[in-house]
Amino acid sequence: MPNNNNAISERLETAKKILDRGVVVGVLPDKESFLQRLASNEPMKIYIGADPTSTALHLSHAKNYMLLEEFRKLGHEVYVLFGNFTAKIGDPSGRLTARKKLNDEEVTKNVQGWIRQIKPLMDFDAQVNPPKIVYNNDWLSKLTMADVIELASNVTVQQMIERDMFAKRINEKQPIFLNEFMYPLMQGYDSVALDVDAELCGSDQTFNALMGRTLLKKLKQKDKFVVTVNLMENPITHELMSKSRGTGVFLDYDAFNMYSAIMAQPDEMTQIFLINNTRIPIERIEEIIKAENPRDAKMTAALEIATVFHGKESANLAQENWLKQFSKKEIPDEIPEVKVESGALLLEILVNNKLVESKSQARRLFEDGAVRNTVDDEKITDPQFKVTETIVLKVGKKNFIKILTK
RNA sequence: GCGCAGGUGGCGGAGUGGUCAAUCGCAGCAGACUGUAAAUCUGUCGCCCAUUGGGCUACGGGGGUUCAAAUCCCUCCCUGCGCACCA
Repeated sequence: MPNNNNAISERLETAKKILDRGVVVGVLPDKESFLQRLASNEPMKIYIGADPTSTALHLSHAKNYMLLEEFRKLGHEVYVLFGNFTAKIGDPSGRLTARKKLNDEEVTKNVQGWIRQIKPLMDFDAQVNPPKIVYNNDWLSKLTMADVIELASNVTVQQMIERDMFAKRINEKQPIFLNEFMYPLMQGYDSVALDVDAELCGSDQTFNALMGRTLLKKLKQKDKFVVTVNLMENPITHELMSKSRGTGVFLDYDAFNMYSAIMAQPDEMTQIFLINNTRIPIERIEEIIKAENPRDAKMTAALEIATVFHGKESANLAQENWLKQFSKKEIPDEIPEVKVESGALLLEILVNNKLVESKSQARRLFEDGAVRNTVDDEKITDPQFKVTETIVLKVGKKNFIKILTK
């Protein structure tokens, strides 16, 4: 087997590139032995878990699945775990107040949406070694009280309150509910149930992942690797993407909205996007950041990412439209149309077509000069404005509507 | 179980009988600026009707006092802290 050595060193090179790209920020217990395993021909079971607590995933989630796919392509067995059980308990990570509990229906709906959203990132239809989707409700819901107590006997309260978030809450005299205390244990048990070799997780999940490592060691005498990835936080404000705060780039956007959302991100995020959400070689990324002006670099990232999710054609079109609409301030090609009776109140049309949430808000937009008739390029500030002829309106930064009269 | 402190808008946090739809900060939205953003400046930021202006709902839930309550009283629920309990 003269080629064997070559093949191995090639795999080692690939594995190294993956781990050094900047997506991975830490490997426990140590990076070198993980690298060796990653490069070896012996497949590992690697998984990533996430609780489907919201409807939309964003780019920071996306990069996790992209990384998992790379591991899969190296021949490892990868699992995408949906925490449909743990979602109902509520992970205390990263929050000072207890998370509200979800019901089964909400969780199921979220899972379905998530699967759709990550489909473009992993080859679920692969003939050989496709990624597997698993649900932790399948094992966690079957545990008895006795099982849970037994599980709990592996950890002390002192170990538990060492956790950053718990310590903080105690300090700030915020409540910690017992169910939240149980959370790391439940999540840790996922590792045991799946009998994995490695877990991929965001760096905010390190404690939970290490809990799994502890349990796996005690119950199955197995040494699990914990691979932590960055959270794509803003390097200046340290903000994370968040649905509830309406900041971020979400995977359920269409090509144009995704492209625009990326362009709307602060410049300092561009490099982070390129590293995490594209597979442009790292040396090339450095060139792009250095050589191109910030807008163009961001456009490169936006185009590349939109392509991943929506294909080359749609992404290109999205870029064209973005240039027209935001750079040249032109009217986009395709805008929603509505037909109304001549003389209808514009204010009501806007509310009825969900361009604004309420009439009060619509009035505010009129006052702010945010409603513009693109035909004569005049602002419409009269809330009593009646539509008597066909007009094309721009409402706010990105909403357009064509109103036809009967 | 007892005692003390507290529960206000998406979040933080003022307000302790009328002038409170509720100071202020963050986030959001809009305008200006720009190479898209960011930063900055300005405005806005419960809902409904309206030209100024008016109405409705809201300060953990329920009840009461009062011409008038987020603010006072009663009661229930929830949280934190302390004490007691530790069989």
